[in-house]
Amino acid sequence: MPTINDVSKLAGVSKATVSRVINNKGKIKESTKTLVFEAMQTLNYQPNTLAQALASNTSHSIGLITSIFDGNYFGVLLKESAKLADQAGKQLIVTDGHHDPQREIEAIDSLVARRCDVILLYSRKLTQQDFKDIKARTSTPIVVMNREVKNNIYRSVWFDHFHASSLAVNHLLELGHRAIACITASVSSRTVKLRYGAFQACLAKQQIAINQDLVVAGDYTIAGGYQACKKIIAQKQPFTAIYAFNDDMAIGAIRALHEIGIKVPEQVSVIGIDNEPFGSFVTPSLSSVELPIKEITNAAMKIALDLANGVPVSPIDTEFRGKLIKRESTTINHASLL
Amino acid sequence: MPTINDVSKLAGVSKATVSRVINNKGKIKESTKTLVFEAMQTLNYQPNTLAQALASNTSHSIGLITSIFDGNYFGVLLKESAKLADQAGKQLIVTDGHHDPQREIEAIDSLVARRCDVILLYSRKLTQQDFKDIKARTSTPIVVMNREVKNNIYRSVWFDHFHASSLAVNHLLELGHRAIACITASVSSRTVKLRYGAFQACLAKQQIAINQDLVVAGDYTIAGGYQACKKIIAQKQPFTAIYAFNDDMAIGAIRALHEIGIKVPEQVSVIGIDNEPFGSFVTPSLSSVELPIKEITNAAMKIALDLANGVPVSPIDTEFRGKLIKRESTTINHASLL
DNA sequence: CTGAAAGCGCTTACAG
DNA sequence: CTGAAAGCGCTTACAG
Repeated sequence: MPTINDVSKLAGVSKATVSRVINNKGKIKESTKTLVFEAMQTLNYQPNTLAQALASNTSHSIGLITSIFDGNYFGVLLKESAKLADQAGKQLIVTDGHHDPQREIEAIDSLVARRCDVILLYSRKLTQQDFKDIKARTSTPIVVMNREVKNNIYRSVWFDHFHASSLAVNHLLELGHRAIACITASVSSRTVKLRYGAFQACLAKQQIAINQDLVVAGDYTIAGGYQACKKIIAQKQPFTAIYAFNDDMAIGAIRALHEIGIKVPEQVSVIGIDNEPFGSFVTPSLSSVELPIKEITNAAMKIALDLANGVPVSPIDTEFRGKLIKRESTTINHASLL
Repeated sequence: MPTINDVSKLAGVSKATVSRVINNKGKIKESTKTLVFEAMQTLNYQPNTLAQALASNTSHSIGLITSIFDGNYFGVLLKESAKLADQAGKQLIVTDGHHDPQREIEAIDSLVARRCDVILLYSRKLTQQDFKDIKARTSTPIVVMNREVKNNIYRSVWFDHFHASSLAVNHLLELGHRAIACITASVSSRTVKLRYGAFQACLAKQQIAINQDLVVAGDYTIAGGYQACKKIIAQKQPFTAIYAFNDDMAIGAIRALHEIGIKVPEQVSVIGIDNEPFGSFVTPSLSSVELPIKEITNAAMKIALDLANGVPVSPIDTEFRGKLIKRESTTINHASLL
């Protein structure tokens, strides 16, 4: 690979000058500019980004840490991130957080070691103390997604999962459902706790006792929802609605119900969360709660880019709220009308 | 951020020694090793990856270029890539190819400039001549996915899209369908050409003329399939089956049929490609062609890692074949039995 | 087992 | 407008 020295020799100028035309810095005579461009051309010269980064102390890269690689949710997250990074002339370095606090921290360290301008951390496992420790250890700016970071240690954007969950549960309650099965998630995360907390709170408000036999954990996949629903059915206890923690599991549950001849929504209403694109096209179409994942990604990237560019960002964190999407899979509880 | 110099001072050794303990190279007295580790510990030292890369001429990074960020297909591709890269101790740098040959080339250049050890190129747009030009310009090893690269310029892995498409079409033909609508894709790519070519060839073999009114382009999304199917319906021409170029569009088509009261599969059979996870859980479950995307990603990454590590790789390229998955959405053509 | 020195390919004051 | 020189933070022969 040709280096800046090769170019400077061929063009008959110093490498300082070559550097200046590459970066379009300072005043340079048009004629020497042309000389340099021609030399770069004939040599097929490409500046070594690593050397540039080392010398200038900006790597023009954005680190993204996530543990989610499945489904539409992640697709949108990555697509938007890639688009915005690209527009800003930054490379996106993607790293897996492995659903593990220790691995999330390692991921941060490796991105810091690579001198990313800024890190986007989609965190599931870190505690407030972890954030504090990280802050003490590194000066790399970090934007946290999906988690609220207290005390203004890092800027953060997140969903109000309690609210989103309440939307789903209250929708079922308003339709007259009382015996509500719940497909939760086996992973322990703040998101899961908040969603289940909302389930408890909403039922408690209506003075409905939760039937633990009807609460089964899934793994966020369609197959997991299918299995979970089979377990619920096996309990042989009456229920008129299922609330699944995401659309994938809801779809799996509907299939399980279908297979034993239970009609959705006539006999059992089903609602999920995420508003996956397939939701409005399956039959019955799926009621859900839409989370503005595109918006939250954009917000996070905007902050990240500002931080990378040294633009002052307000210390105000942002909470995003979901929206109830009513479709065919939920309907009034006929049993209660009897 | 502390540097190797800070560590060497604190530990009272030369930075050469510090470098050796970081990289675990050569023999070092246990006691000085301890000294260095302690110094690194107290300083919270993290070696600067960029400087390491520059000095050692290996960046421990893998560049991934793709234009697909949607759906399960990409999720699996990225999940597997991230996993394998991580296991190999490499960072994954993801770049968007923008469905544009010029942008794909720019993406390669930027990854080369970043001195990636190897580049995984999921290409849609480059020609054989492009591959040749790139090869002449850069020595960075490249593994091409989704495209066959001729003359052994680069190692490549790809799907036999003609075969996959034939599986779907022949399945419909064997079920007795003759009036087959086709939802193709509006983007022009080799994949699309091959799939449509197979559609033509299979029908021609049975001496069935293609009804162009029943061939409509979609955009690979569920909504696109829905729209495309509506256009087909609007033609008011008889058809007993729909072949969609992917499952998303097939699902959209089924919904469109459902809305006007056409029963799948009793009146119209529908088949897609991709075998998306939801396929076996929607009702009716969706017949499809499974493409071994996980396997192809693994194969590509394995080659890439070998190239990155200087392990000799055989020049044999690999073609992967899909598999027909029969489910509820396709059935025998009742019309033809009359 | 360890250190001094050169080098990786750039950028950036400092001079002129 | 341009160049010589120092420096970014590492690695790696070469000596000892």
